[in-house]
Amino acid sequence: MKKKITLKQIARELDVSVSTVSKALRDSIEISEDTRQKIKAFAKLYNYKPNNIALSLKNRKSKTIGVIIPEIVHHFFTTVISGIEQVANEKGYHVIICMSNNSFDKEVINMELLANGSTDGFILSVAKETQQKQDYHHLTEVINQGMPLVMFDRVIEEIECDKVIIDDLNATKKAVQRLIDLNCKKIGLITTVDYVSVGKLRTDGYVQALRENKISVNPDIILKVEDFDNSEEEIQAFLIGKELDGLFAVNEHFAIYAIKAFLNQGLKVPEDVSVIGFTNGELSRQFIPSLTTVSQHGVEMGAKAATLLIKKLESEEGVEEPYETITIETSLIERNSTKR
Amino acid sequence: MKKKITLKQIARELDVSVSTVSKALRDSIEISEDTRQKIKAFAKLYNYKPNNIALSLKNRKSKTIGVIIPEIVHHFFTTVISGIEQVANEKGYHVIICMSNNSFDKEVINMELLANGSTDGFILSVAKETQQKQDYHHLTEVINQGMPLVMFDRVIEEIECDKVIIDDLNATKKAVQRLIDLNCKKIGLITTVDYVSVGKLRTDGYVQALRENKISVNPDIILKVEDFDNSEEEIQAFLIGKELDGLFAVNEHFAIYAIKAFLNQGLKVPEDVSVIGFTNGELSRQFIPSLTTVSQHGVEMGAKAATLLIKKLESEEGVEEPYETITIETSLIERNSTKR
DNA sequence: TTGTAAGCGTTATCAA
DNA sequence: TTGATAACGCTTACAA
Repeated sequence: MKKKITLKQIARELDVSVSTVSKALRDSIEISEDTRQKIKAFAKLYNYKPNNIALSLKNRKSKTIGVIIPEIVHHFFTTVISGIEQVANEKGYHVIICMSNNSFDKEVINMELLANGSTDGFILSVAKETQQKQDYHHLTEVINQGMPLVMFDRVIEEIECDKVIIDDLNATKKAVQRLIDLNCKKIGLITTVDYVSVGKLRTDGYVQALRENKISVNPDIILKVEDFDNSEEEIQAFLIGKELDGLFAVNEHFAIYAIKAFLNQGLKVPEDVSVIGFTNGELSRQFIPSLTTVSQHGVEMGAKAATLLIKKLESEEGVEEPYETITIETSLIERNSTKR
Repeated sequence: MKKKITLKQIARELDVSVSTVSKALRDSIEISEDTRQKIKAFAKLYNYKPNNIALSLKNRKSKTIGVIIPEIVHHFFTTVISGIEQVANEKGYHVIICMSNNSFDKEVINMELLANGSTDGFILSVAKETQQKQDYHHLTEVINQGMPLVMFDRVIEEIECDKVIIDDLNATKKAVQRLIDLNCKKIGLITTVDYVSVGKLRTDGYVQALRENKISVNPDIILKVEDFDNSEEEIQAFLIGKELDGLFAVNEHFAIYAIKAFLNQGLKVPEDVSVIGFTNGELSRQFIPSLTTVSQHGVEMGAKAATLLIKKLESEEGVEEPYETITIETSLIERNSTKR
């Protein structure tokens, strides 16, 4: 078991100074061809790799991006991460991922941990609990310290930073409009409680779509799910006797639960009732009937977020660039839960 | 924008030495109550947090576990990560996750990156490509440098390190036995190519189960999928005219694709053909019919892997503890793709 | 062409 | 009770 070798050890072995070794390995012209060769050969032999920690400390940057997401067990987030990774790796950055598990405390802890030198900037989608508590001190703190922060998907209006979002409101509006065009008369909504920013926006989109078509909004056919864990039963119970012919759900799980409930009631999807969901995950693709859904283009979102962050990281010190909010286009993927 | 404050700055402001500040903040009894109070108040005011990078360099450890997984877009891995996080956080470790995307090169790069100081040890499930190439130099190197490595799920026999696996062979055997007990006479298998270690083991389990029941193994009803991306079509084509009354698939996707193919052929599941899959993911739960499947208990696996790693990390220097291989119990979750 | 020394932020040892 | 110094591994300005 041979421990990692350091510059110092190489220097000692070859009887030169540490700086000579350092320079030689970085191909400095200061060093003679001879010594350079010798040192490089030796370093190669012993498989020398510079210590990242030391480099980070010296350069005061880690070339690392910290990503904090509410839950990894969610297809959308995994696609975003892919996008982040692609861009980051291309630009020589390293990505580390932490989960908040939708807990405020864990979000704070993770941020503080990473903020203390491990990371040059953050890409973050806030925890549900944080949106509920509306306590953003950890975010402002990080920003104040000069660490760039890019928020995506679940963003916080009041915080000034770069943001990558989708146009939740209009995406929903378009989806609901599609249901209306399909001749649905009684369109239900399954959404989340209002403090979840995207849930709220999607609810608004639903309402607007109806209004624009002079359809009155009936609160009886709107369900705001509080607790994801019991949502299946809740949705099942909610849908009894509602006689809907259309339904929009703010994520794919709610949509699938709804379809199941309809099927249980002996209804046919899409013949009797058309269903559109949100998030183009595995479930949407594989379920029978496959789910018509709003695709959020997670990879693109991640890529954009990483691009924004790296731009900030590499901008001249002091040159204050304005914050951007980028909206990613969504698309409606039509499958078999809606009529053609 | 106030940058992070350092010990040095506090020292300068309060006109004491850096070491006094350091000691005061760590509640050293060497420092008088008075100065200690003063320093602590000041530090609090300026929200001092020690720089992790500096600490890592000084202590030559990062209190960080590096996790490298083939693909995050896979429910099983996300559950493993949850397990790792739970144990790690409990013991004061930080988890950073990197993806190899099943690429050998990326696995190597990520490991080298993390190995250079960022991480004290690794938890890893090897990339498919690595298993294929059988090039393990990056793994042995890390081990030789004295960094503990725990492999899980897709492990490599030849590498000596702690391992956490499930008993793929017997889990499969039990599942296939269940099909046999259900009176299935012609049981097909959809598996991966043999270089994927778990695929091979599951294939072996299938073969053994048949043999033990004196059923001859018919290669015509065994499909070894090479390319995940086209697997749906491949499976569909394969299943034509096979007249199976039972099927075992080595993951939930293959199982679902198979069910779809059967349904397309006008067959009923489970009435005409019973299907059992592997991995208890969202798809298994939600699909209609819901899938009878082997649950791998990912959380438990992750927890165990983290426990093993931390044990190694915290064992006395030089005390060579033997490597362990821990087998996690699987369970067969019976749902609606098999008869009751 | 090579080496010395300072510094990144921290802690530990020893001296004052 | 406090402070100076060295060290972790590396880079770089400056000196030799």
